[in-house]
Order: sequence, then C-alpha cells, then structure tokens
Amino acid sequence: MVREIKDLALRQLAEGGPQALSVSAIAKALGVSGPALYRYFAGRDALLSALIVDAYDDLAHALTTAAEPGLPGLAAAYRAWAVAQPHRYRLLFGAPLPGDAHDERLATAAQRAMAVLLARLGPGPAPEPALATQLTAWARRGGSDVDPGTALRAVTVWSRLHGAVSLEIAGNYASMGLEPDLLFAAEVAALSNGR
Amino acid sequence: MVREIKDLALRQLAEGGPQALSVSAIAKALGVSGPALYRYFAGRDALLSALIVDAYDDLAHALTTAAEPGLPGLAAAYRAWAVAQPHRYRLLFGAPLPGDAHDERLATAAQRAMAVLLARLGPGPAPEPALATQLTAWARRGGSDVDPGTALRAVTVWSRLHGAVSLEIAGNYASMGLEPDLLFAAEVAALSNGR
DNA sequence: TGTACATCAGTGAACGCGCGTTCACTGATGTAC
DNA sequence: TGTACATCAGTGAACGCGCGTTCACTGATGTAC
Repeated sequence: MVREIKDLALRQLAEGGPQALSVSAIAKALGVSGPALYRYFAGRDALLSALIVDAYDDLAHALTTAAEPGLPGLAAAYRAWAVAQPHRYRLLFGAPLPGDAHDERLATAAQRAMAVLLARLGPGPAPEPALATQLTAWARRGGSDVDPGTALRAVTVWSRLHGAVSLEIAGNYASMGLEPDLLFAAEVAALSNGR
Repeated sequence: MVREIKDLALRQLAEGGPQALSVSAIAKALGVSGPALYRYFAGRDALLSALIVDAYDDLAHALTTAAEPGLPGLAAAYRAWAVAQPHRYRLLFGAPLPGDAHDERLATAAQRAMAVLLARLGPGPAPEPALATQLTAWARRGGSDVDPGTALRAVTVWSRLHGAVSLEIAGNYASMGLEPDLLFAAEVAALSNGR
C-alpha cells in the first residue's frame, strides 16, 4: 500500500511538479477516500520527505552500480539517473520546498549518496586550510576518512555534474539549440583531464 | 502601477516560491480588488513571463557592469546577483513552470544575458565538429560572431557557475557544513587556471 | 465657459475549482478463550 | 467448534481555505465642440 501511494505520488510529480502532488488526487487514483492515506503518512509533508529519502537512496544505488567505477562511468550514471526522472532529481537539488523541515533523515540520506563519490574518485589539488578543515569534518561525518584533496575533488565533480545536468533537464540547452550529450561529453572530458 | 504589481509579485516569490505568486494576494496587498490587475496583465502567466524577462535583463545588466571585465569579476557578479535574489534566479534556471509557454520573448531575453559572457570571455579549446556547428549557430543567432572555442568556453563557464551557485542557494553546501564562499573561490580559481 | 460625450480604471458578485486535515463512525478481519 | 472481544483499514461529512477568471457595472477623468 505504501508502495502504491508512493508510485502514484511519483507519477503526479512527473506530470505536474511538486505543487501537483495532492493527497486527494492520489487517493482518488487509488480508488480510496482521501483520509484513508492518513493511515500511512502523517500528511503531505511526510509523504514528500519519504519520497526524497527514497530518491537519495536510489541515486546512491545507481552510482554504486555504475558500469565503470571511474569518473566517466560515475558521471554517466549520475546523468542517466537525472535525465530518466528529472522530477525526482529536482526534488533533491531543486528549490527547497515549503514545509521542508530540515529533517535529519534527509541530511543523512544525502550523505549516503555523496559517500559514493567520495569513495570512487581520486585526489585533487589540496584546498586552502579553512576549506580543508570543513571538508575533512564533512567526510568524517559520513564515515569516510579521506584527505581534503579527495573531498574537494568529490564536491567539485558533483558541482560541475549538477551544473550540466540541471541545465539540461531545465531545457536550457535545448532552447539554445545545443545537444546535451555533446556538451556533457565535453565537460566530462575536461573533468577527466583536469581541465 | 505595473511597477508596483511587479514589486509585490517579486516579494511574494521571495517569500513563498513560484506557487505562492497569487493574483488575488497581490491585489489585496495593493489595496485593490482582484480583477483590477487584469487591466495590466492578461493573467497570472503573463505576469510571470514579464518577471522572467525582467530578471534576464537585470542579470545581463549586472554582468555588463561587473567591477572587473575578466572571468573573476564576471563570476563574482553572477554569484552576487543570484545570492541576493535567489527566487529570481530560480525563476530563470529552475524548474520549467506549468503554464510556461515557450515564449519567444523569453528565449531572446536569455540570449541577451548569455551574450555578455560571450563578449567578455576568451577562447577555450576547440569543440568537436558537430558541437562546433551548433555553438556557432547559437552565437550567431545572438548577433555574435565568435569562434566555436569561445562559445564553448562561455557555455562551460556558465554551466560551472550555475552548478556552484544553484547548490549554494538550494542550501546544499550549508547543510554539509561547507562555506559557499570558499568553494566558489576554489571553483573560480580552477576556471581561471584551466583546471 | 459650458455642455455632451468617450474613455477607462476599478468594483463586486459570481462561477467552479481543488486543497489538507479532523472527526466520529462502520464493518470486516483476526484473536483468545 | 463457538462465542466475545479487540484491532484497524477505510468511510463520509464537514471545516475553512484560497485560487484564477468572467461579467456587467459605476463613476471619475479627460476631450471636443
């Protein structure tokens, strides 16, 4: 039942964005009265939070099982996941939603996804001391004991992948007449060669 | 009057996100009945479109008047604009809104903003032929006659700036305990040095 | 200067809609003796 | 095997809310003669 609710919720997200996620509409699609869903979720916000945690875990899984463990494989897996279900990607990295209590469960789910990048990427140039301290603390909180250079590399890679992917799924490249595949390939090449 | 309506609309966006922009609420804040606004805008969607065009033009202006014309100055101006008014930034590069007809006026407004980057940035490595063709066509449509390497450089810089800035305003860095300033500085340094 | 008229910003009522959530409840299923 | 009871998924009505948009209209302002 929880599974069915979530599936319908995701379908609504896919079709109309986060503000289209409606408890009543889900209930109707399920052939059930509105209040029935309150057996399974405390309310709309709780449902949204559950979807976000699921999405982080799913993304982490996709990265973990990437075809190749190196940067190109990770990048391809990251992009493929986002492009296949942009609504879920936006749920994770888009606008902070109203009623988006800063649940701790969300933060640790995010950490789990980032941990994959930390584990798979090599070291980069060493950051300046202040940043190094913060990066080390962040990695350690996620149970990883890497050097600051590696942590910075992970964040940088993530930031650049996010830039390319989010512009792609927002349709910006398309409206410029540019093929996302080609741009993404160029960006991954630059990342691999340290350009 | 149009100015007042837009100002109140922006205030609503700032406080509650795009779905909080309500014709009735603006009217109430203006001390006027709801239908009165239809003298000035065809409807909610038209108002949103106008805000988007304004935002593109404002961003273009901010980039044009950046303190220093080089990449670090442009990057700082881009980030400052976005951080100062994240709701407008999201309006431009966030999720495509429902009722977001692909107005041609939006596309040309976007082009005007990107033209600044095209004009101010130096050349980068040459893209592969297929991408080069698309980039040249895009630049020419915006009235600029640069070589493909420069166009790719502009798009790449934009993509990376967007990655860093959008993660910052979504609060992702903050929830990781990382200072956005330091990360941004590192990314700009990398961009400047061709790393 | 005075009158007749056109323009037009703004009104108030109404339409029809969907929403999240609460509450007391029914009625079927399962359990314990 | 049969009865008494507890559990619990789901119901239907209700509350109170805000929304975008249309319509026929009022009443003030400005204009032309």
